Amino acid sequence: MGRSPCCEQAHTNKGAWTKEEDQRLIAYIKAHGEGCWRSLPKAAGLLRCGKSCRLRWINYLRPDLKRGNFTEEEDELIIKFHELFGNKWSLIAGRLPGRTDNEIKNYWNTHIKRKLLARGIDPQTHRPLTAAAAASAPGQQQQQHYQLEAQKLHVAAAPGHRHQQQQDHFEVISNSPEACSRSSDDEPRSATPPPAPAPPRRHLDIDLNLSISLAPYQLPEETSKPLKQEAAVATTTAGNNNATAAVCLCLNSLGYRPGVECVCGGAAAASSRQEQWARNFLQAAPCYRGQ
DNA sequence: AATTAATTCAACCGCAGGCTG
DNA sequence: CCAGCCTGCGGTTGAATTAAT
Repeated sequence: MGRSPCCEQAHTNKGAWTKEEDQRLIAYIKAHGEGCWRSLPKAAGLLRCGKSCRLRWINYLRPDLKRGNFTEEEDELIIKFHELFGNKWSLIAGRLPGRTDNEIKNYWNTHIKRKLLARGIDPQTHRPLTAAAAASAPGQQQQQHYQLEAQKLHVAAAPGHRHQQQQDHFEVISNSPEACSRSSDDEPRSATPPPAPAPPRRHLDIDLNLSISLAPYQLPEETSKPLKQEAAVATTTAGNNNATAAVCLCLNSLGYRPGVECVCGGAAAASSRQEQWARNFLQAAPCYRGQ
C-alpha cells in the first residue's frame, strides 16, 4: 500500500541514546504515561521516531526491568517456554517478570542455544541431536555441524573464558549426570542405533496459565496484556468465539503428533502468523495439561 | 602494548495485524 | 469494504567490549 516508514523524517537521531534523551523520555512518560508513540517524540522534544522511543523505553528504561544476569531458574524457564512457544519471544517475556523479549532473544541466541547444543539437544526442536540428525535426509552434515557447535562451546567454556560466571555455569551443566548421558562427546552416535523419536515431554512443574475450553476463556481482571493477546489469538483463530470451529481446529491434533499438520478446514484457512502460532499452540497444549 | 578474533546486546528494519474513519 | 495509521513482533546488524595471541 506504499505507506511511508515512520522513521523516514529528516532530522531524526539514530543509534545509541544519550543520557539526555533518556531523561527526556523518562520524564515525559512519567508525566503522561505510555502510549501514542507516534506523537511522543515531538511532545517530549526528542529527535527520534516513535518506534525508537518505544523500544528504548520497553527494553531499557522501564522501571520494572530486572537488570543483570539470568539465573539458572530463568534459563530453565526460557528453555521450557521456548519448547512450548518457539521463537515467540514476547510470549516468553510475558512469563518472565522484568525481562524483555529483546533481552531473552539475545540471551537465547548467545547463551542458551549453545547450552542446549552442549547438552546434545537441538535448540529448535528440543530433541536429542541424534534424533534430529537422523530425521533429516542430509543428516550427517547437520550432525557434524552440531558437533562443531558443541565443540566450540567446550572451547569457550575452558579456563580463561571472559565470563567467569558463565564458565562456572557451563561446568555445572557438563558435570551433571544428565549432561554426561546426553553429551555429544560421550556418545558414539554412529555405533548405536538411532533412538526412537523422543516422546512429548511434560513440564508439570510450571504453571503456564493456559487453557483450552469450549467456552470462551474468561480472563481475570488483572491479567497481563500478553495473556490477553494469547486468549484473543485462541478465540479469534477459532472463528470469533465459535466453539464448533474451535473444536474443529484442534481435534486432529489432540493426540499431539509432532510434525503432523492439522488438516481441518480451519487450519487450512490459517494464513497469518498468529493463526500459525495458535495452531502450534493447540497442538502442543494437551501434553502440558496432564492429559 | 598492539593487534586480531570472538562475543554481546542495543538498536534498527521490515512486516503483519488491529483499529479507525 | 477499504485504505491508511499505529503498534508490536521477530530477525538482523553493527558498535562496543573483552579475550586471546
